[in-house]
Order: sequence, then structure tokens, then C-alpha cells
Amino acid sequence: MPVRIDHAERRFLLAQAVWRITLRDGLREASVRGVAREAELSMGSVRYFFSTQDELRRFAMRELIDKIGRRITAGAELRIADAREGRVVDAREGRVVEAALALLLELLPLDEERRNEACVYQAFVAEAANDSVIAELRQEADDGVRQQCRHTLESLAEFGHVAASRAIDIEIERLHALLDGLTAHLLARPADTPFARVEELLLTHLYDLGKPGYRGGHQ
Amino acid sequence: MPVRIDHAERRFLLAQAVWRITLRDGLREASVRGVAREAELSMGSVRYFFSTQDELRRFAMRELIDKIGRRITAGAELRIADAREGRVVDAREGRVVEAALALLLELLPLDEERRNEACVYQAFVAEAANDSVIAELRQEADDGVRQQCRHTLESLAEFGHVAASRAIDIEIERLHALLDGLTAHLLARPADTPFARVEELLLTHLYDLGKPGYRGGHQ
DNA sequence: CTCAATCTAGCACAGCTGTGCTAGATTAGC
DNA sequence: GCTAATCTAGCACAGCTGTGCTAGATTGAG
Repeated sequence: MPVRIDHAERRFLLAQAVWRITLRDGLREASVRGVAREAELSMGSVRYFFSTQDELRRFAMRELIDKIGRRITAGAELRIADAREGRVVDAREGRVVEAALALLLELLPLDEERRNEACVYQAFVAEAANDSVIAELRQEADDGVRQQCRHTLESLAEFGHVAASRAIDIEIERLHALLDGLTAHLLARPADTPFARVEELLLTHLYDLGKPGYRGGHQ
Repeated sequence: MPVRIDHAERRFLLAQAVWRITLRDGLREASVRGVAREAELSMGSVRYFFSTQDELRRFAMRELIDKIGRRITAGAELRIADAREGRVVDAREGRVVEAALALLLELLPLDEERRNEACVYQAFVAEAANDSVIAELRQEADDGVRQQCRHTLESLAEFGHVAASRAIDIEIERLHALLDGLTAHLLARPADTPFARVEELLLTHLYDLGKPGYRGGHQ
């Protein structure tokens, strides 16, 4: 029995074709025929690996989330190492905050590759209203970002950069919303939001955490 | 010459049909035939008032933006009046911040009507990648929200609730991003973000503005 | 009444869609 | 060479799409 094709590889290749079409012309153009053309395969071949269009789209989204997730995780591990080192070497200098900043910057579409990914991801998210499986994938990805926010804030707190009076859950939600909003703005109007501005914005946010927060109306 | 139909009214009626379909089944289902069915009109009648599907969709989006904008403006004028009153009556009590809070809450999808509007709006926004006219409408709406953020922050600053050391443009972007992110979260997982949480989150944010901000790494 | 503006209804067409399905090409194991 | 698993290619079908277009209904103005 001839086994000539690496299924995982072929499926990934087709997912990439979906990404390219979506980035160029929108998800609506990622029809079975369109993907086949883009991947230079016949319609039948595509359908040999994905019997349904939904299956193809969902796979393409999951693969994209995994790709983004892998990069973020890799970046995060680097930054966490930096932070631990910073703690020992020179905690006063605020290296912990810098590490947290770097970690958050990892989550934003600040270079072309990330921009493209985020663009395609956004197109998938829009489909979540019509496809419950895609909605689940979206939620999963969302939870990942939220975990990252939680870790970042907990690290900052551990090193004394978050005032004890602050409600951590509120701060997680606030940071998460800030990042999602920033992402949207970076995609919609990249010119208005240069890197330096984003950096200053996030530093402003992080430094604010060190000060005592609002406590239920008492001062 | 018989003028039996109020064109503006009929067009608005069709726009509403587009909204309903989009909310229920997604924008993809808002075909000419679908809208005609939803509005209980014939295909030909729909096309008498909108010669093209794009025209109908764009009109529906513009009408939605106007509707949302009107409510926000009305709410804002109320709140601004409150704030001015609060200034005279009792500035110490932080009524200005409360007014700002109320104004910002007006921007978020916190009741069912607003939720529905925001949901439909989001579907339109997703179409911005494929339709440059819709992209312009989106940008226009975006600018409106940003203006609202600017006004809110300038009012707060006027009443001494924003530290002088803060860069107002950064704070505008930060607040705007926070609101957009919050909106996304309220739509995607309403259960996780009850009203009280949102309120506390925004109060936290607003109170932070009163403290000196991060200044280019000094302190 | 007549006339003509206004509106309704929907046919017709070309073009696209996803998917069921078959026919054949390719090739590893025997 | 034979067999059978694997893969390619794409036809066929029903169903949807937007839009050009025509035919007729309705009704106010003269």
C-alpha cells in the first residue's frame, strides 16, 4: 500500500492556503474550489483530506491558534527567565516591569507576521457567530491570552509591583480588555499607533498598578 | 403623480430587516431575497429602493451607527449636565468621576438593546476587510468613540482628576482600547463580566488617572 | 375619464457554492 | 505482473446568489 503523502503536512499546507486567501480576499473567498486553486491541487484532492468545508476552516483556525500560541509561549518563557534573573541582579531598577512589558508586547501584532496572523484570526472570530465550533476555538484562544495576563500580573505582584489593595481579577480583566482593544486598533489603524506609543501606553498601565487602587468608593 | 411611500421610512424598515437577519443568522444571510422575505416585501420592491446589495448593506450600517450615535450623544449631554451641576454643588465628593463613569458606561453594551446593536455592528465591522466603504463607516464610528474618550478625559482633567504629568493622547488611546476590549468581552462572554465588575473596573481606571503617571522611565 | 408617475412582482440568466460520486492514475507489497 | 490501497481529478446536481429586465398594478393630477 503506497503511502506517499504526509497527511499532517498536506493538511497544514491547505490550512496555509486558507490563511493566504483570507488575508488577501477575506474568509468568504476561501471556498473549496478557491483553496484548491490556491494550493495548486484539484478539488477532489482537497476533499480527500477534508471531507467538508467546515472541517477545513476549523482546522485552519485551530492551526493558526496553535501557531500563535507556540510563538507566545516561547517568547514568554524567555521573558520569565529574564525576569527571574532581573530579580536577583537588580530588582530596584524595575526590570521586572520591563520583562512584563516585553511579555505583553509579544501578544500584540507589532510586526508584519503578527499583523497578518491577527488579521486572519479576526476573520475567523467573526465567523464564530455562525459556527459554534469556531466559537469554542475562539474562547479557548481567549482563555490563553487571559492566562498570560494572569501570569504577568501575578509575577508583577510577586515582585511587589502591584499594590496589595488591588483586586487581581479586575486587573486581569482590565489588562486583557486593554490588550484586545489595542490589537483591534493596531489592525484597524496601524499608522496612528506606532510601537513607541504602545510601549509607553503599556508602561503607563503597568506602573499604575504599583499605586493603591480604587477601593469601593472609599477615597 | 402618486407619492404613497415615504422613502426614508421604507429604507429604514429595510435596514431594520438587515439588522434582524444579521443578529439572528449572521450578515451572510442578509441576501436580497432574505431581506425581502424578512421585510415581507418582494425582491423587486427591495431593489426599487436599493438598486444594489452593497447599497443596502452600507445604508443599514450607516443607519445603525447613527442610531447608536444618537443614543450616546443624548446620554452624554445628560451626563455632562450632571457633571457641571456636581462641580458647583459638591466637587469634593467625586461626582465628576461618577459622571464620567456614567458616560463611559453609555458606550458599552450593558443591556439587551445595546448588546444586539453591538453584535450587529461587529458583524458589519468584520465586513470592513472586504468593503472599503464599510471600512470608512467603521473608522467614522471609531472616531466618534475616540472623541467621546477625549471629552471625558478633558472634562476629568478640567476638574483636576487627571494628574498633570500624564500624556493625554496616551490616556485617550488607553481608555479607547480598554472600552473596545471590554465591548468585545461583553459580547463574547457576558456571564463573566457582570455590570458591577465593569463598573469597578472603570472606576479603578478613572481613579488611577488622578495619580502621577509613568514618565519616560524616571521613577 | 386619461395619463403618467410610482411602485410591486418576479422571471431569467450567468455564476457561484458544497458535496455525493465515479473513474482513473500511481505505486508498494506480493 | 497482479492486487489493492492511496490519491487525483472532476463531473453532476441541487441550491443559492446578485442583478438586468419586463409586465402590470395602483393611484394622484389634469
